[in-house]
Amino acid sequence: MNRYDFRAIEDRWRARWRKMDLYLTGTDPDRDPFYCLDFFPYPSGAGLSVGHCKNYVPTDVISRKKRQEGYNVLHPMGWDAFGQPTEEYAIKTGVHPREVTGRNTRTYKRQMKLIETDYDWSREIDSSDPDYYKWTQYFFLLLYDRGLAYQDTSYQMWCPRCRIVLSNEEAAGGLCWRCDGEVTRKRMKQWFFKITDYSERLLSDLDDLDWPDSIKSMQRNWIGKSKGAEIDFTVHTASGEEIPLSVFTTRLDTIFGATFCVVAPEYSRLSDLTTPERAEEVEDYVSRARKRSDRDRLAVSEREKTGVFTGSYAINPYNGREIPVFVADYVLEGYGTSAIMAVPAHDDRDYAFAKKFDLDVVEVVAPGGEPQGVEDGATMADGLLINSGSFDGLDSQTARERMAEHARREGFGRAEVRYRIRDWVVSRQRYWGAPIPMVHCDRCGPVPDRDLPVELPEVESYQPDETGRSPLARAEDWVETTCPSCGEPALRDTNTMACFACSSWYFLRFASPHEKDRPFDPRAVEYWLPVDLYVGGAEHAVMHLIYARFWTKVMYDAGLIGFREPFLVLRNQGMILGEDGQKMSKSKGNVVTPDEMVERYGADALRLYVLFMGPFEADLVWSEEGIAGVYRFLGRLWSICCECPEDPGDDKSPSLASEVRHHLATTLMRVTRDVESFKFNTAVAALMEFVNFLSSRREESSTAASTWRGAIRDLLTVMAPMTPFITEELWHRLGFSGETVHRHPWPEWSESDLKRDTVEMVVQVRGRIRARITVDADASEEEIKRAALRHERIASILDGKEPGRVIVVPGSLVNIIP
RNA sequence: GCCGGAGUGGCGGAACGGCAGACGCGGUGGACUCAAAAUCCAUUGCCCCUUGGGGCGUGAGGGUUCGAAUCCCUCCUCCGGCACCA
Repeated sequence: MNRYDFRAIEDRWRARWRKMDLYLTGTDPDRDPFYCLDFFPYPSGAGLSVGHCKNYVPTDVISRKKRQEGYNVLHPMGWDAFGQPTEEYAIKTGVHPREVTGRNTRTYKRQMKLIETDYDWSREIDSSDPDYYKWTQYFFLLLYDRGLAYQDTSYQMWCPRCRIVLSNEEAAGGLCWRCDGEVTRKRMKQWFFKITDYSERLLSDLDDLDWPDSIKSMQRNWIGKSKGAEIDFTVHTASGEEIPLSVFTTRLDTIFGATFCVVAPEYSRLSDLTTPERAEEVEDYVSRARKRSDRDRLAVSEREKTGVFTGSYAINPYNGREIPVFVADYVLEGYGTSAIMAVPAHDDRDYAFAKKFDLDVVEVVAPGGEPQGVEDGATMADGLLINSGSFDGLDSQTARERMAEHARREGFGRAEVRYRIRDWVVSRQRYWGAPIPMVHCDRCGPVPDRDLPVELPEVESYQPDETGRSPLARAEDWVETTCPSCGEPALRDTNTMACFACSSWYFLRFASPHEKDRPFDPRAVEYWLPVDLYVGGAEHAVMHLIYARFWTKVMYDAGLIGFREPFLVLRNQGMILGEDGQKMSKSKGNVVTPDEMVERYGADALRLYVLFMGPFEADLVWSEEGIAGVYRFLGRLWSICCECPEDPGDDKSPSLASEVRHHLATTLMRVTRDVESFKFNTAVAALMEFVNFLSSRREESSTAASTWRGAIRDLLTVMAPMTPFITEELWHRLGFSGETVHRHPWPEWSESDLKRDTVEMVVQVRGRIRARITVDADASEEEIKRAALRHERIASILDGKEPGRVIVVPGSLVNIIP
């Protein structure tokens, strides 16, 4: 018997499989489709670490198993190739981003092949290829045509370090998603996608998705639906003008307690609200507020309330009371009306502001009818209304409804639903992205350029600048063009699209990646989509995953596709941490690469260890001793298979044969069930247990040779998706039929093999185990009970007394209560 | 603060309300070896009694149940996300 020589085995099969086109997407019309997709990777310069394997190996196992089960499987791979780091590298080294991208994708692909992922490389796509981004631009125009892309000048999230505008999603928490730097505000004209038109659908369609609860809940929070009312206050300015001041509130029941109003520093009519004698102070406050980073404005430690009186008073339409209007940065621009009524008795923030500026606090809601007083802070709970005129005595819920109805009748307000999600700023002041296909003409305004692709020009330097001007602006020959509408000289838009635009439709492209005249073949899309299984990291919860859902809904509305949700099932893999328990990073020097592990233990051991380490979704610490253990297991598998009896004659020992069949059936059942439910770690444990069992009976194998051989064949078949090389090698060494184990059908097992003739049962007295009995598997409860009571230890514990109660759980235990 | 998730041996982790700790790592003892590595065998939750047992054990405390790691309540800790959204 020779040793398990993984290098020779892996080299041999890698080459043979390539010639066999083993992983081509299935096209047999009689088979059902299964679309298994990994998140679109951004090919970074660092290459893959073993952490990436935690994403790619499980989908690889599922797709291989589905193929063995007879599905046509689509498991593609491509590159989300546009993006900043590539461009930064290009700026630093002068190498063209295209070349950097090529280098990085080659590394990724080589490493993916090293671990033998079963991608159909004939469908590889690259989002920075004009044949691809042509269609990204096409969808930009689709959104434009449907009124969902627009330009606006406003204060944008701006990352000074990356010198780029960020979407709200990319700047969550006031930090840039790429560099973790603090975000500031910059007033710029930008392109937006009107994702807010889809708020309600993005929210309600989540219900039917099989996604992790955490991701769904993050999206729900992000969309942030709240029901309330919009109420128009009236402001009398110093010049005697009347201007409206609309506020949004979810607590209309507290409006009789409003003692002041607050507008955001960015409030559009702030100057109209400000009296001349307060103007200087207000302007000063606004400019100071603007200089603070968002992070500062939001930071818990910085939440000391600041603000300035505008000099104006607003009239509360419910009680005619005149209350002062302040400007303060605790009211945010872009949500609701950017103006609030402040009820210090029933809102913490308003309370803090009122205390600081010595403003009135009027209590109007009494939880349980008991006024809580206003000395120790605000009372947020619902209750019965007091000091609220004709609404006194109503409970908060009813009051909100009645008061909204009252406002509607009187014409100064209405019930209103608001969402926190903002429109998606999609333009980027960068070179390495898909150009926005618009032309700006003095006469016609922005005009779509339908002559796609609008290709990236060659430029001297990719360096962005602090002004937010794109490097494309310097490519004058390219910028200066003619208006597609009137033919006069006009200028191209010099922004590119955020990379999340490219990844908002790539899953459609994979269905027909070489389609020339349209983004996809609708028949192919209808066959393959929506995606059956989507796997990637949780960090895209409110970025990619919300944008892709949005684009899908737009395409659905446009009649391009027949489904509303792109990804039916989503799973998030956990991270692999370095052996020091820290996140793997070059700077910490704790990165483990697949290359070194494949070199030392082989691709099969690496794959199997990644599956076995722990639960799929858990963060786990890498351990070289762990992979060594799995490698030893493969050695045991190798030796047990090499000893497999040659001649499949009759079984001489029916009892061993039956035992083997039982263990096999249990193993097949567990592996099948566990892989389906993403419990790869326990599936591997089941395989180990089976090999351990065979190993313990290896001396006798020839007495049940036929069954034994069959068991080895099935074992190799279900292990093949996890460890493709060793199983293939053993398959051929043992002379099993067919060109490759990987096309062998997934084995079935019989229910009768799962059952045993006799079962061991535990006998408890008052819940404590006191004895074990062996009974016929089909024994009646009465028989089991008799056997339990007959046991000498039980009899001695009972000491002749009659048991009070006996609980029998057939096949498991007997519990006796004396 | 709000939302989501998790607390089980020395470690990673298993356990349809029914034998807690599967499987693996690590440890210990042994075999093979001149020796070591590799491999194989045995053992390994803690405590007590020499055997056979007995007791205690799933973050803490209560509850439901014949029976709870699992269900319910209260609390603590940790991880992830959001956080002045009116």
